[in-house]
Amino acid sequence: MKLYDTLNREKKEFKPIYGKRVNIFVCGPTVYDYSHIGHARTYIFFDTFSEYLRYKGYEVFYLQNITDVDDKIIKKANDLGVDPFEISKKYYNEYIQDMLKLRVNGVNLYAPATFYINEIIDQVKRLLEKGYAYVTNDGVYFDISKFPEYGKLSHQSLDSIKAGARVDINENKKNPADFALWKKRKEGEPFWPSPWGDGRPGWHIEDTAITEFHFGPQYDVHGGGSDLIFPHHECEIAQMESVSGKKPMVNYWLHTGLLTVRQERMGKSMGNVINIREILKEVRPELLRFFLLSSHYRSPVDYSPESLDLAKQSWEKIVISHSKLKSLNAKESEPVFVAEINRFRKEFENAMDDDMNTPLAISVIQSFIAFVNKNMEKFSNLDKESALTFLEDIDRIMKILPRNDSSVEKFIEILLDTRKLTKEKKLFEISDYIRLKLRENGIAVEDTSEGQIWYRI
RNA sequence: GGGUAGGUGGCAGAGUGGUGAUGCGCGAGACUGCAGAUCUCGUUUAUUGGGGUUCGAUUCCCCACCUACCCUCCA
Repeated sequence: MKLYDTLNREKKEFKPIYGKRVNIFVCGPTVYDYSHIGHARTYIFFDTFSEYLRYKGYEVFYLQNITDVDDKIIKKANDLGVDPFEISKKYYNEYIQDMLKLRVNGVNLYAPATFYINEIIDQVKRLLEKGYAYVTNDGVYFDISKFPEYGKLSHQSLDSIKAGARVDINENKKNPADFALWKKRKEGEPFWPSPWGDGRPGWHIEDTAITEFHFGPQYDVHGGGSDLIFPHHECEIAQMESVSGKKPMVNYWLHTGLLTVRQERMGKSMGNVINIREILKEVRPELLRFFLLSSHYRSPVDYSPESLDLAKQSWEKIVISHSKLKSLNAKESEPVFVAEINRFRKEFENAMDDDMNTPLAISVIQSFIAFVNKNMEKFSNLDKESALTFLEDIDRIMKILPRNDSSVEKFIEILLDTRKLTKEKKLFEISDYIRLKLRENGIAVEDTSEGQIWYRI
């Protein structure tokens, strides 16, 4: 398997540090508002990535931080006149709810920054001892002049970073590009005691403290949105590689392209933020996943209701075929298609192995679906089993097939039996009514030579 | 201004130094109580523009134009 590493700007053969064990860290959200479809894009990708590695037999530990103390949270809390922790707690919860609805469950551990204050203080202490940081009136800062490689991830020279730096209002800093490791307490802000007085962590330090605690100074994969490359990930490298003296901090930096809405950046100031919970009122999570995985993770995705609608046609085809396959009465005979099915599986794996080329993988799935539709009636029970297993393996990785809720399945079956009876008596008005009503509730019914089939859309 | 990733048919979206997937859409037919699905056949001179390298480039190089993101926690 090959993965594109942002640091080296090339696809590299994937080799974990510890055999089959893979340590993945992904930057989580700052929990000060509902999560939007841009978050969905990134986290659905990394969910799929971790599940694919598991499918390939790796033992994955996927760790994700939650920034639960931050300027934006504090500002919102102050505006509303509530405790900042009320804000972070609420939106942390909402975030988890959204992720569960999106079937993002590949994450092994969510790590809120405030659970790691001791580790953060300890790391800052070591940076100071080693001379990579200095204390000022308002906090502790990392001294980037001590880390000449600063800029290597975003491929910018230190000079160009300095030249591009905006006017710095903080005259305490030695260099405008120095960044805060610890911020001293201000009125109305949450704080923890530290050797430098009461205060709170800087933004970048939580990630390296958390990863050092769980993974040590070096690990396999670090992911996040490409907007985090600079300065966030750059600062993480400076902190971790300085404190440990070991390079590289991670072997594979993976960054997702950002999502745009009608070719425009999605943002509060644009007024075009689409929350995950809003969009899930309109579409099934599995369709959203299919749509987002139809673009390569490093490319930007452009969202519009129209493009989602187009994706729906392709997506339904897969759902329908899966449903037909499940209800197929296959013959007890020698399997004849197993080799061909395995060829599709191999092609799917090849696509995924090539830097998680999910759009190509999806095209393989589509070809496979055409193959199934064409040959299904000739399937033996072993052919059927083999095809179903393949689709279900895909679904474990991508989670693009709607899940059935067994509690209502029984009632759907009863309605379909009723419909069958009315059809036999040619009471088509009634049978069509049942079909229509089910459809209105997201259950599509079709009459096939095998009888009725149904699926969720 | 600096950095990064891109610009492929009506749409989405791969790949490749030697006339370019896959799917949607569209047209016709088969099937069908209807619907839907599926199958068969068909469908567009598609690779931003201009140079260069090459026997040959969509693929490599240069320039231009265009798009998105980042340039310090203020987006």
